[in-house]
Amino acid sequence: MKAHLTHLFEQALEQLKKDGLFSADTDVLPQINHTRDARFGDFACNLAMQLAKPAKQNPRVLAEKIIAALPASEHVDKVEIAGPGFINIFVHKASRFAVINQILEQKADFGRSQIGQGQSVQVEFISANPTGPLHVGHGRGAAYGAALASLLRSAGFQVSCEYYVNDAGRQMDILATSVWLRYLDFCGESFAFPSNGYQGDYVQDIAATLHRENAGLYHHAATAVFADVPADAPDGGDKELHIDGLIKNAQQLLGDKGYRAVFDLALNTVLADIKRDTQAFGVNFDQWFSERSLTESGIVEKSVNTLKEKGFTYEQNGALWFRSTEFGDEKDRVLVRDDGRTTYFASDVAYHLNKLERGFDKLINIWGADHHGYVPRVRAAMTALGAEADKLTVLLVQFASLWRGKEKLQMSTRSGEFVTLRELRKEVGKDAARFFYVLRKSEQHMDFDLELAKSRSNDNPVYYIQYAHARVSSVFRQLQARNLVWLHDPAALESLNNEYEQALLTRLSKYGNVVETAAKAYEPHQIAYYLRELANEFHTFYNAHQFIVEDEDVRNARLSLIEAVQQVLRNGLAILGVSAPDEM
RNA sequence: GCGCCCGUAGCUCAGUUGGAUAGAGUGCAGGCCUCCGAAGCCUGAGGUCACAGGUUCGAUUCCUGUCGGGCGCGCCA
Repeated sequence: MKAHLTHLFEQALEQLKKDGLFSADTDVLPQINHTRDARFGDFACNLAMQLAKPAKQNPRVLAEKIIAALPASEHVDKVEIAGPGFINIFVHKASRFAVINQILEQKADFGRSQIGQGQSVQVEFISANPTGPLHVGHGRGAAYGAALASLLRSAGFQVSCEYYVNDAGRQMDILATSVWLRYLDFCGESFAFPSNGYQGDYVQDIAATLHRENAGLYHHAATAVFADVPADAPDGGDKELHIDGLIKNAQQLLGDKGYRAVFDLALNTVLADIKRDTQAFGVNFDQWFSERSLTESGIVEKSVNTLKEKGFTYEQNGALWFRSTEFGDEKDRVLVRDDGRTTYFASDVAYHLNKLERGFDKLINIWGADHHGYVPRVRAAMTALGAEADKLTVLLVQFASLWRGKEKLQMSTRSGEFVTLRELRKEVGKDAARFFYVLRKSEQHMDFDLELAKSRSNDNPVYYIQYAHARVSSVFRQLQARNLVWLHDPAALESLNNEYEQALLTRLSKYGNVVETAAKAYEPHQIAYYLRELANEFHTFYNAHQFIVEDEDVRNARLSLIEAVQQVLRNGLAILGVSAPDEM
């Protein structure tokens, strides 16, 4: 409908240009918008106001000329000039009902759009280090990424979801060493656990498994383990040097094979847990991409060499640097450390190159806001390597600060002080958690109060929307109990006249547009707000009128309407990853 | 110090490439079940859109500055 109206105004505009009202190169395009108040009709066009200046005429006078030039249309009932020069369009009654037929025919496909034109998009999100279970801080990225992916699918993109597994690097070494030390505990060794080690219970669990399956295989005396290790922080030493010393000793005492066995057990256990967790959260990945595989296949080395050959690197203090400042970054970055190991950044350069080689038209990375300084250097490297950096979009998700009532909680995987995503899910449920996370726009800071989410979960807006869905199902159960049947009769829709029915028709007709604007802006929260409004209008209608009435035409028409409402609620909730129950 | 994000009702937040009288939830005050589910509906009070300039027919929206909050500025990941 919107496209149809836009076309009408384009024709009117062409006509006025021919009439010489203003020059032919005026590059104003007609904009048709849904009105927010029924008094202003169904759609409004502000063309007259936009043209007022180039045409040097009063917008209201101009509006009359535009209307005069407007071709006739079977869908348009009347047009009016209002306010400073808005042209309000009232759609013909029969055209307003058409949306119900569309919804009932297209069902789950209603609202799908083709703006994506089948382009392939990769969405990479969460990608938390596999050094511990996912916590509530990761939940926001998880819910946002998953909702964005299905939103883009609805908009006609081919979407692939990926989790980048940081299974190489120092953090993983710290985890492996932490597990091994707990294992030595089980072997009867006694020592102070490093302050910088991973302290969570899950580390103990992995160590217990290691001990159960390999009783004494990795046992070494504490004196050997702590030999030549610098003092820990509480004893006046440095916690980083302390843990690095322990890692080094672990690698030497266990040997390559033994160390790798401990390392892999820790990695695989944590990763398996993360996979179970995301799945239970309704978040599914097409690909789990290993950072280690990049190093092992030599792709990282290749990327670094390419940068070197192209002359974008230099050596300083024994390290190899990338001249990212030449590409807009604020300082140059290290690719290879003075000890010969490549940096995380080097892996990431290779990773993004690899993504493009896999043929995606568009790459979307969802990162925590703390990584924003990282964006320019990745783009810099892609540009330097001749890759199309503009295919990459980085969406930053602001932190959710976690509160328990008035107390702000710290979220540190290292200290073991965190609330896991699993705990949250068990407390408030998957649906409420998914909805709550995605209700805020991603770049907005967010306070997540556990007390509120847990103790008053019934007040969560998700139930309000699900309740509307369940109520429709309930009406149809009631219909059956009274031995009546619903027949969708397009002709009967004529009887939908009252303000409640008209409001719902208007709302339903906006759905496709909401999906498109939400997808273009990467803002799934727009769907959530739309659904709340739709549910609100449905509840209001429900309280004001009976659906199962004597008059057969009215009954069938109202049932067709609420069936359509339920379908749209279901489609929208599906995008957000929230279930649509038939009873609650 | 520099960079990014944010500042809208008591609280938590929407506000569609700038548009008509700035909206929800929650909290507060009151009303609605003999009637398809009251996890619902209706009414009311509640605002200097942080502040000051600028751009224009028109600014919560765009630009500049000030104030306030968050984050980043590693040979960590």
